Amino acid sequence: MTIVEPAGAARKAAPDRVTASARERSDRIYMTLRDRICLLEYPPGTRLSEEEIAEEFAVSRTPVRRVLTRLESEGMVEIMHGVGTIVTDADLEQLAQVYHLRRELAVLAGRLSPIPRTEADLERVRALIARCDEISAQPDHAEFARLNMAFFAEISAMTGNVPLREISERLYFQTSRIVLKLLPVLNLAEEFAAFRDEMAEILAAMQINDLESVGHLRRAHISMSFTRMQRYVQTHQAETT
Amino acid sequence: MTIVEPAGAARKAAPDRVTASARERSDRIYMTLRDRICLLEYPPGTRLSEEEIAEEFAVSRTPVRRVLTRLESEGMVEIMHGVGTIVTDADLEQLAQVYHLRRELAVLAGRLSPIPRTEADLERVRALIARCDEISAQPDHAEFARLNMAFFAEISAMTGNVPLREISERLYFQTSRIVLKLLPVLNLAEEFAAFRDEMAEILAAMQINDLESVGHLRRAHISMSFTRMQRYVQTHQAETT
DNA sequence: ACATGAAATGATGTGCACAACTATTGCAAA
DNA sequence: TTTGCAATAGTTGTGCACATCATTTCATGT
Repeated sequence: MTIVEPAGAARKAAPDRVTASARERSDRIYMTLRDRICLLEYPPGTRLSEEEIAEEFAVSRTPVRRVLTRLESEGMVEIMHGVGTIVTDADLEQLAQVYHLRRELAVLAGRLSPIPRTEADLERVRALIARCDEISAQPDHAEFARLNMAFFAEISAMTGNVPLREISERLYFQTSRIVLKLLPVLNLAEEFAAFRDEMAEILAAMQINDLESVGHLRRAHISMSFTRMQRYVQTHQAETT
Repeated sequence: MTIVEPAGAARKAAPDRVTASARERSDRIYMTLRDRICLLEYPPGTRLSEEEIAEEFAVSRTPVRRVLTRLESEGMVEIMHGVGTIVTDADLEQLAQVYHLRRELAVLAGRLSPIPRTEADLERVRALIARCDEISAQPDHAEFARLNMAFFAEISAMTGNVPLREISERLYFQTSRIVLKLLPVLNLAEEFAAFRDEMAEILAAMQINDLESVGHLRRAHISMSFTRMQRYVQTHQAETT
């Protein structure tokens, strides 16, 4: 346990080789699994086999275990000795807590040193709205999930406060799949319309660089989204009872 | 990748055996190292040797690596291949971002379903204030750190919103050691006095169960703490220039 | 037929040997 | 003396065999 001098900015910055480093491989496996969980390719309750994943990525169980441990610390899976690694689910109570928090964090993101939008940023959001209009004729779960995630990435890029951005992303990745799973086919069109409106409203605020208003608009839409979800769950529970 | 039925509440709840399970051992090593980092026993820049830690806890490098990976994902250390695992430091800019965020999260904690205090809770806080008065005659870095952490635990226990509590704890553990390191001996007495005032004021709000006011008091004190820190850093930089 | 428990099965956890990587050190050449 | 480079020491990363744990299965006694 010796003290070392701070390395400073003398970091080597030449990752242009072909063979990926250990960290890059690990990050890649991590993001791949995370996206699969978020996009419901691995729905809640799925058991992830360390050996299968190791085989798919052509590595041994050791680096896979590192990734799964990371996913567990972020609440995406639960590792149980002798049982398996299970994609976690969430009940309405947990979901409510995360939503109440995300609601307020959206406002904070608009207040704590937000990053002004460039024309290129706005153009990407317009493209997302256009894409939403294209596919609204034949709604699709997976495509909705992808669009939603892409729009979230645009919003996230506005958050100048680094720890706040990381926290918001964590909470989003943790709950987006639960919402997706709860969306019945009946309400998908309604959700598409609501999502389209949200993007249009927020784009209007972004165009005049009123980033605090972006936060409040987001707060409103997160709130309404959860209200609709509660309504569905209660209806669904009434049916099964 | 098969779907398994949710296990429900059929979890076995008999951890009264002598031999600690794998998870318990892992958590114990984690908390031990985390506290050492927070209390400056491992100051920023310290290189943690996997082998030494493995030897100390009588395990192999494998479970130690799991703990270090977790500490890295929480921003406490940085693992570098072929170099070592280094306790991270933070500059004033990073610290400012975390403080601005913690300031607002303190207010949120008072608004999002806070947990009312019992007489036993209040008594523990009174004991902390008494202990603070006892040792204020001969201020000590380590004791200040311990008291501060104990008080934070009391505040944290008031946060009913689980994800918010976990986030707040993360941010606290991530930055408390930086603050501690920046505290020069000259200002220690001043910090002791300010900390004592903060606890007394918050206790008053707790006694009448005005938890929203607790949040605002915390916000004010976090803000003032950072302002004093900035003042010190600027003075110190002026000296060395 | 049913309850019971021991064995088998398949999952994650651990230990160890070795590979990959970085920083240092020493030596040789300009 | 300085510069470049190669050998070296010491660290984290990986692969594999085995230990540990939880579940399932099936045989056995009541």
